[in-house]
Amino acid sequence: MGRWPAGTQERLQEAAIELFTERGYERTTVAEIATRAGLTERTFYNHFADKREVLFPDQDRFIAEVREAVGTAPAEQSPLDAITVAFTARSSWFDQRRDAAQRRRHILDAHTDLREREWAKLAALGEAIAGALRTRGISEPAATLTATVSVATYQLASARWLADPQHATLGHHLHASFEDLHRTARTW
Amino acid sequence: MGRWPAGTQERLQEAAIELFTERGYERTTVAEIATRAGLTERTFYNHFADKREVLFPDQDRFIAEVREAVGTAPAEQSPLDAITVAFTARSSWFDQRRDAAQRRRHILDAHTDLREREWAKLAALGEAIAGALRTRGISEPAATLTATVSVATYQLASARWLADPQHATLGHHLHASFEDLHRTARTW
DNA sequence: CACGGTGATTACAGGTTCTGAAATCACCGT
DNA sequence: ACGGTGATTTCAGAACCTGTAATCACCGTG
Repeated sequence: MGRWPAGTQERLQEAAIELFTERGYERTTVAEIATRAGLTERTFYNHFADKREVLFPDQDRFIAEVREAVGTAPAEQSPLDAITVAFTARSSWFDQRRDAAQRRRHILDAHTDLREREWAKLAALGEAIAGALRTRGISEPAATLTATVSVATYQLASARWLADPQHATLGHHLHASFEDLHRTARTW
Repeated sequence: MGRWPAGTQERLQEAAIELFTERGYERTTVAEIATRAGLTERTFYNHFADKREVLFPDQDRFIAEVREAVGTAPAEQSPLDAITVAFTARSSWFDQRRDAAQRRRHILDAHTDLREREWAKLAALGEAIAGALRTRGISEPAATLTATVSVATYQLASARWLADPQHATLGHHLHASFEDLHRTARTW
């Protein structure tokens, strides 16, 4: 037990999501978020690099995990299979947070600023995967192309997962989307 | 002849590139850019939505042209070929501005903010191409996947073009990169 | 030629984001 | 008891960006 209540970052994140949902992203100031979390504006910036970052709390860890998983996948696995497995292995984490993901997506979709940040995170994910593929002996440009198309497929699966009225698992949609990729790539 | 000297946007762009090169992007204020162009800060914002946008002057036009070209390509052309042609047809415009592109790239590479904006523009390009493909009867998810992989290939070609000590044309690198894409896709 | 409309630019005020530096102060180990 | 630790706070300020109203040379029209 420290001097202050625990879970500062989480409280800031929850306060931010609440306020963004109530008033919208632009009509919410960082000071308001901090106050609702019982903190000051400056403390917000001690925990998040900028206002947008509060909506991308676990992205960097996710990217690092995927990089690790792809880099250490069995040698006999094809690059695309290794990536598919890496994503699928982390899909239940998302399944357990579907509602939060929905709310987050609605906020993101409404603001170009935020989608810009999302694209930056996805680009970082692609770069991480490309690096992992290179350690597996895949050379350029195959590494980058494979990584980029994998991220696009991941996005596709994610969109289908959130849009699915049947609430099928992300793993299911990942499988279906990578199948679609294989099918589509044959036409190229 | 209007009341004011012509080419306001161009002057702002040139002033911005100069100052970013001299002092760096972060150490240059919008007010300084405007002053060097003989204008005020407020006028800068009448021409550009924000500070970053001054480095992406022709992107929106380029995206619109590519969308148009892909949408009206001969029906017998494959999607990927139509896109390749659309890019190649605009490559000489870039060849004539290689030096400016080099300087711009150096500035972009040094700042995450700016690469974020670049990714946003590339995402918009991908979305435009996907839309054009859908008007050609390509259905999802093939349209989005094809568009995304095309943009990735375009980026690859662009990077090779700027890095090439031989100064081969962008068209040459586009051809080579799309060849690489075909080769790589066969392994998926 | 007078005159009012046009439209790019400017002046001004102000909110918000983000940063640096120094101070606070309950907790913790010694 | 006591000093170190480190998350938080306070404070000051630069820079970004926006809304609003004013300016005023140019231009077409009567």
